[in-house]
Amino acid sequence: MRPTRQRTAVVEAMTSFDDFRSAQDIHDLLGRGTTPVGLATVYRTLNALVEAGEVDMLRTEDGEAIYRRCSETHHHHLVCRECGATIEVEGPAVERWTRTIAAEHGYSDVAHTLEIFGTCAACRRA
Amino acid sequence: MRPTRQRTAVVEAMTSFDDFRSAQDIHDLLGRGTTPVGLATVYRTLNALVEAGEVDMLRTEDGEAIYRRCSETHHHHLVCRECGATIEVEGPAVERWTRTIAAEHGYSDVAHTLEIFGTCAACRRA
DNA sequence: CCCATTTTGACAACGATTCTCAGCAAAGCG
DNA sequence: CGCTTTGCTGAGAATCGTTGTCAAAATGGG
Ligand SMILES: [Zn+2]
Ligand SMILES: [Zn+2]
Ligand SMILES: [Zn+2]
Ligand SMILES: [Zn+2]
Repeated sequence: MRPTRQRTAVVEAMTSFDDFRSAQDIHDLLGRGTTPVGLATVYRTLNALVEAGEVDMLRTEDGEAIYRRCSETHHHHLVCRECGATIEVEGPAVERWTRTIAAEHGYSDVAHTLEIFGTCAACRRA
Repeated sequence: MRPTRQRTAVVEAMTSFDDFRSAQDIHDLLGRGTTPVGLATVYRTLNALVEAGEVDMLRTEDGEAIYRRCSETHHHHLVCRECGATIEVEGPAVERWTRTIAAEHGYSDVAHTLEIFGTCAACRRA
């Protein structure tokens, strides 16, 4: 994979915010900067980053994909439903539990999704 | 909400299978029966049922909404990504864990989503 | 440089979902 | 029953996120 101007721009954009954002948002963000990147390229690059484990993708309630640069170890998210503030969380017991459940029922090639939504302290006060 | 022929047909269709299916699938199923229902009405009815808590909706890895009539107690799903075969699972420890994590970080009004995806034994053989 | 290969991006295409709105059906009423 | 009012339906259009197309541009090795 070649280190192109566009890919660098997307990677840097991903480090410039701390919440989950849609591909369109990221495309807009780049458009206002010094290195505009085509929407198709934004999607391609994000998918590659997700594939490489450098970016996390999850889906909103209405099915839209949103992206965030995260640590590379497996984790889940505690997300404020008001402001999007995100905290990465780990749960070794949950990881074990999902594997056990799947194995018990003969399911292979197992993956799981787990997100916790709440209202953060700052938003509750507001 | 009026008990129309179409709504009854959708509700009955939901009791006739045990896996998660897309709105299109359910529309096709109804189309082969004695009471065809328009696709828009299928969507409207399913959304209402989800709202009423009578049907569970979740999203496949590529964002498509799939629906299933489930038990009324809180539970999660072990879903075959090939055929949709679904097993309801409960994890009291996970429920406790999510509450603890959220409380530790000062998040209130907590909800969570958790799904396990895999390939079931039947589909692995095929 | 030169060439083979990869990448880009404007645009078209796609698929799931929602919207539109004229026609239809279900209550309510006398 | 007729009549009215109101909610419901559905074919097709519109929407919207996402992916495919493909000629032009960029890249890197020789
Ligand atoms: Zn993450
Ligand atoms: Zn996990
Ligand atoms: Zn299966
Ligand atoms: Zn739960």
